[in-house]
Amino acid sequence: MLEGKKNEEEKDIEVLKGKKLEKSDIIDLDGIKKLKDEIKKSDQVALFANENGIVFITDKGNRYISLNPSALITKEITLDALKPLFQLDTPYVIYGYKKLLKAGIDPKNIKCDIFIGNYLLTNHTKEEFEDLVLNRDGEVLKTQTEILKEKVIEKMNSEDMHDFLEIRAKFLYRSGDKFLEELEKDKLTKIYNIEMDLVKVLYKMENEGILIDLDYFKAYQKELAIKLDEIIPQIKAEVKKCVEHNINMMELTETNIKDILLQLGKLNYKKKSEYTAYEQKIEEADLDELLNNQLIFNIASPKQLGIVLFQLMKLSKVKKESVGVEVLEVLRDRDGEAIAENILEYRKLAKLQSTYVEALPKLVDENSRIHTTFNQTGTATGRLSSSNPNLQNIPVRTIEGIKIRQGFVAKNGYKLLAIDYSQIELRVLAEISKDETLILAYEQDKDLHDLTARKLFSLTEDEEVSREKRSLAKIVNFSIIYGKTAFGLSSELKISLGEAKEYISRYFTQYPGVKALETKIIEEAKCDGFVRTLYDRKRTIDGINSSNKNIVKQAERMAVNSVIQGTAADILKIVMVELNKKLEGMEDIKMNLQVHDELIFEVKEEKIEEYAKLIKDIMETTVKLDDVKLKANVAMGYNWSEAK
DNA sequence: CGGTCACGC
DNA sequence: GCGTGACCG
Repeated sequence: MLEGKKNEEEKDIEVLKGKKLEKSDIIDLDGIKKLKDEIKKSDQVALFANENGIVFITDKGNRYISLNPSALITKEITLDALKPLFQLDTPYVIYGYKKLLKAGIDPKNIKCDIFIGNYLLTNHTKEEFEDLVLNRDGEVLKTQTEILKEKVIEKMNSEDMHDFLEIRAKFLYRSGDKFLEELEKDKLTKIYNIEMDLVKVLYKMENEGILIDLDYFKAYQKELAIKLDEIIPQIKAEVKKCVEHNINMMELTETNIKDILLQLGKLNYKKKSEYTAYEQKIEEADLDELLNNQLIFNIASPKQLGIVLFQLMKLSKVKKESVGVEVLEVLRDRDGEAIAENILEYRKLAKLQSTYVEALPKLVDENSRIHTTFNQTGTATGRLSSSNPNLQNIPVRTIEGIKIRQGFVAKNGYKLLAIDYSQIELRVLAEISKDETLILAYEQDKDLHDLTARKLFSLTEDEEVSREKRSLAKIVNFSIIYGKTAFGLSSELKISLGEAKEYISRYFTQYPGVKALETKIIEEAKCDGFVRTLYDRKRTIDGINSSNKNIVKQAERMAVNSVIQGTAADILKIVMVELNKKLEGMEDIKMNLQVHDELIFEVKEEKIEEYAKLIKDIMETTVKLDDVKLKANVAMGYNWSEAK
């Protein structure tokens, strides 16, 4: 067996020594020494790596190291043996620093990360490396899957992999300086440096992960399953009751019902044989059988649900056969349909069940910790996004949802510390609009939703603001940040378009600076085709000069929203980098999560008050705005729901 | 694989 | 406004 393996290795080395790879035959420690020397003597080195191999391009030539265990990395050549290559002062041009860190590669001197640089220059969020090269140099690169498709049976060999990596490294080698120049010319160097500092912070957070209580999730899963099991028969019973009523009222016949059930069957049964059997069953069934046993439909299917509600039950349609929340709420509130409430409840529980309670426990490591991935180039505005799992959309509003947060816990002897910014986007709005009323309100530490309510309803200082008025004002405040239309506001508040327009125009009269800012941002976007945040992050705004009025309106909202949302995102990134510096090396505190305006830490219990104070202070003072103070709220507890 | 729905900020 | 993900067809 040993013999066989050795032969295999030798064979691979032979391949690497072949003509094509002459310059790339790093196969032993000596070769690494040689490469180290070449790097030292070079002005720059381009590095492109994936799980299969690494290509280095220096001024002296190209070098390939296979990471395929069966090929080249032997007892002699491990990733550790390569470490000295990354401790040199020679500047590295790379693509995706965080991925390299995950692979254990951490070049001391990074000249340019094209992954980050390209994101800042283009705002492209879904662009693959191949597209980037095509857009830049017009060069067409085959993706790995494309290559694998061509090589039907034989997998990609070392030679293919070498070519694959080398062509990419070559692009990096020739592009590093160009990217740096372009970033500089586009005033993006500052934000680029922030992003680059952030990479390591994100890597550490991902690596640290967050602990979940598996037993708790198991128990909650059972609880949800029981609740779902109770709701489904209820929904079915309501359908049955209604259908019986419709029959009595001569609005439905047995034939009608059969037709509708067959329609559902078509959606339920994909296999022809199954459907034919079902068809047969329906034809033969009597009314009793139909109502008791054949009333089968998928509540989770909007299409099927629409058929059941509007054809079988003959509920009055709200918006065609649509069954979204708004529609169900109307059916519940206007028509008093009990089934609507049950469907809403079903949806909520099913969502929690599938998206969180079932999914999260599957993703734990051996320490019951979950490691999300923070995508740094995933949004057009500069925010982070989180995936696998997305920990930025863990429920918080409903009682049932909060139970998910209870499952996120701190390890023994530790507590979770959550600090969030108070209305950071509205404060950003105040800062960049210089609206005097807004600035004054924050100077006096007023409740802004309360203030907006007073403005919208012309209340005096000593009049109480009702809960309803405050919550309406809150929605109006948000709709301003989002650049929402009067139409959107009217449907959210369930008021007339005229009323919504009235609120918006009142808002702008009361906060004239905000109106002026919106006008200014839109003008800039129209003129330049892009907008910038306070820290000069760019967002290109497509469609702002379109001939389609709706597209223009949408682009205008994007423009306004990007400046505010993007500036808030910048602030969080700056603060995270600063926090990382201050907390470096401290073993009793770790930053775990960022949820847009909130940071979550795991802190040793006895030190939590001390750290809370420190972090709150850093969050409030690291970024100094000219006219508005930033405010952060501290919360702590043994689980994430207490830390709120 | 695009549309709908629902969760977050 | 900005995301991710489950589910359907």
